[in-house]
Amino acid sequence: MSQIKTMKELADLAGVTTGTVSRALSDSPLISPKTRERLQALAREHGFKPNLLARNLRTQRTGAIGVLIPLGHEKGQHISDPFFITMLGYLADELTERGYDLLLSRVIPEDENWLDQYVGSGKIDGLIIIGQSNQSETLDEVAARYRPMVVWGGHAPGQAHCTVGSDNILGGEMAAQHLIDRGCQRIAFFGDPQALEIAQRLEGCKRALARAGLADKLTVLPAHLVAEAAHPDIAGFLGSVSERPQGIFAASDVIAMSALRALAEYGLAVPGDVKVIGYDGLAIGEQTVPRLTSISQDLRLGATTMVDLLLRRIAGEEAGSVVLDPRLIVRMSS
Amino acid sequence: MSQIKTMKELADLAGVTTGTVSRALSDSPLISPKTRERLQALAREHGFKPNLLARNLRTQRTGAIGVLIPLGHEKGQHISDPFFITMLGYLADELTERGYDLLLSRVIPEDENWLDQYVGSGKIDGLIIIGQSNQSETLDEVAARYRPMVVWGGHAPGQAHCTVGSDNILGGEMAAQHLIDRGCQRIAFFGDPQALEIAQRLEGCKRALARAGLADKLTVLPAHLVAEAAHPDIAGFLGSVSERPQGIFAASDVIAMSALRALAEYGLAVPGDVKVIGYDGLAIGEQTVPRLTSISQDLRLGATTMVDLLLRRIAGEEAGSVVLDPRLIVRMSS
DNA sequence: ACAAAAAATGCAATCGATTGTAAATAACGC
DNA sequence: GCGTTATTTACAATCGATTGCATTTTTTGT
Repeated sequence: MSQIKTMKELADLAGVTTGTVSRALSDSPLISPKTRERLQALAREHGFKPNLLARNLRTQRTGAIGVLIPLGHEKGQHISDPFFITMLGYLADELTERGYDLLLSRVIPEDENWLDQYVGSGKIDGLIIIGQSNQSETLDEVAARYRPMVVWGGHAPGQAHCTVGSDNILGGEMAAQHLIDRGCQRIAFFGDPQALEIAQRLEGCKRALARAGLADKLTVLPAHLVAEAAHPDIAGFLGSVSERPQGIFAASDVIAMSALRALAEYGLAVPGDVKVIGYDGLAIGEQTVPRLTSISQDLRLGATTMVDLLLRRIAGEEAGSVVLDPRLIVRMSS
Repeated sequence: MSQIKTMKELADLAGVTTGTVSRALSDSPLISPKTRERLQALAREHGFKPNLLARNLRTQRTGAIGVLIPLGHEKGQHISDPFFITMLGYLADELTERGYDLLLSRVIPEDENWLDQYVGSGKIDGLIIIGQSNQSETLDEVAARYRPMVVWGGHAPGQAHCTVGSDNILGGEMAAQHLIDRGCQRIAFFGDPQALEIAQRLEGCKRALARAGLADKLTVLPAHLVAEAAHPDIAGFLGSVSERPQGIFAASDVIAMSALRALAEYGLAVPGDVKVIGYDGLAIGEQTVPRLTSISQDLRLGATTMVDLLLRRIAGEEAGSVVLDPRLIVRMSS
């Protein structure tokens, strides 16, 4: 049984033309049931799979979605960051379910047009970008001429690119309120507000504190996003601070995990001495000791929404940004 | 400045043919430096990017490597599993550095030829498969006719497909020996030996115990690989066992994390009451409380090696399986 | 200044499919 | 049995680039 590689070979074998084969395999009504059966059986028998490149070239759609992770402002951040990979997993699930492949690239936005390498390369039908990093202007610029693009991240007024993300202000407010409800007065915020999303979480935090009359009890530590880098930040903070915070609001679960570890090293009990709340609601929060209270972003819904919007945009429809509801997940650390 | 989409348009604009443009853009020596400069400048000015699909169709190489995660025997396992995503991150790093894209698909091997969908689709130059799951025969069968394929997993005699993985028997031996060195006598092994890799780790574990005359002190709990499923397994075990083990050898770090959590819930101190060692050496082991001792597989090297072998196979060279050395990482849990 | 060699460019086939249209075959009524 | 519709199938253009070969242009030697 020779390996049939091209449609031409199959066509010759069956004594028809490639056109007939093509239609037969795609269940076209223009082909008689008899020959359709025959050709499909023949194709199966010889293990023939049409070349997708050629098909895509002809049909002008690739069936693949590009997923980019720009590693801009935070050096050392890996694709293997728990947040990225969680999101990536959901996106992969969602896209493969809808028949799309996922073309993954990690980019370090060095030269101006790092995005143009993907846009209009013909390899992808659309682009999902996880995190704005510090590239908001570039994204806005590209969004003006390339429609099928959706970005995970914060939504700000006047922003040109389509985003999906949670309501970070509300989420920040909920986190801080939860700590207040648990009796915390002195609260520390761990996270670098350079990033839009984190700035919004801090903003919400401040609002809750102000409402409770605790505005002056807040300390902000601009900790790194990467676990390895965050730990020394936090350990240094805990070692040097005069009045220990009663509650810690970490701007991400990864930072929160570093905080848990640092607290354990200082012999501080969680939630006894210090209460900790994270942000993201990642699955690893279930595996920490103690299990981590967090503001969940429902990344699965986020991924679904991004894919939805993207496909709508690919289809030519208009589709604007979506802001998702954050949700408080109370576990054992608060 | 109209958007130039095809080489033809550029060629017309410049008053040459597409052939000339093609050569000019690919720095062919057949083109005069003058026109090369001119055409390249023109291309840059109009933001022209050649359609990669067409190029790939012609050159018969795609510049993309498929990465498959077969989710066979373990239902509910996600791409977001820490092991997968760690490996995926390294692979992405390695492949993008070598100029390849990464086409990710999660597959549930249902029908016989789940692999054929990718093999010879023309979309990828090669295939990396993370984990054999329970599909060893299928992999062997495909390996016989499709060369550019490398699998992460265990290597067994007579195996037809090319694998990269650590020496699981040795690793298992090291883990058990470490527990013995730490004074453990009653040892529990958490992991389901249905999977080849895990069976090998158990085998090594048994050897070490036999050498120490502790062969009868081993308990095997076939815990699930997925964290959520592993936890009840382990909690049930700890609750029901008559003589508590002094050492736990978890067949993966994910299982080990579930064990740490279950132990904490039972009020057992680690490493005071029970010592725990994992397998994989994942980064999250740094973030557990206490930090997790583990057998490291050096997944970065594994990814590099897989990519190496794969590219050699794509180039038509022969390249056999590679077995990597496991390494003991002593942290705080043992 | 002219023939021969060298360099640069144009021409056209090719990769492997899809699809509109033309041609061939089958079915049908009277 | 013959003309007329319906069905099927074949033909050929097309997607956008690459590349061997033919052709034109330039350079070189004498």
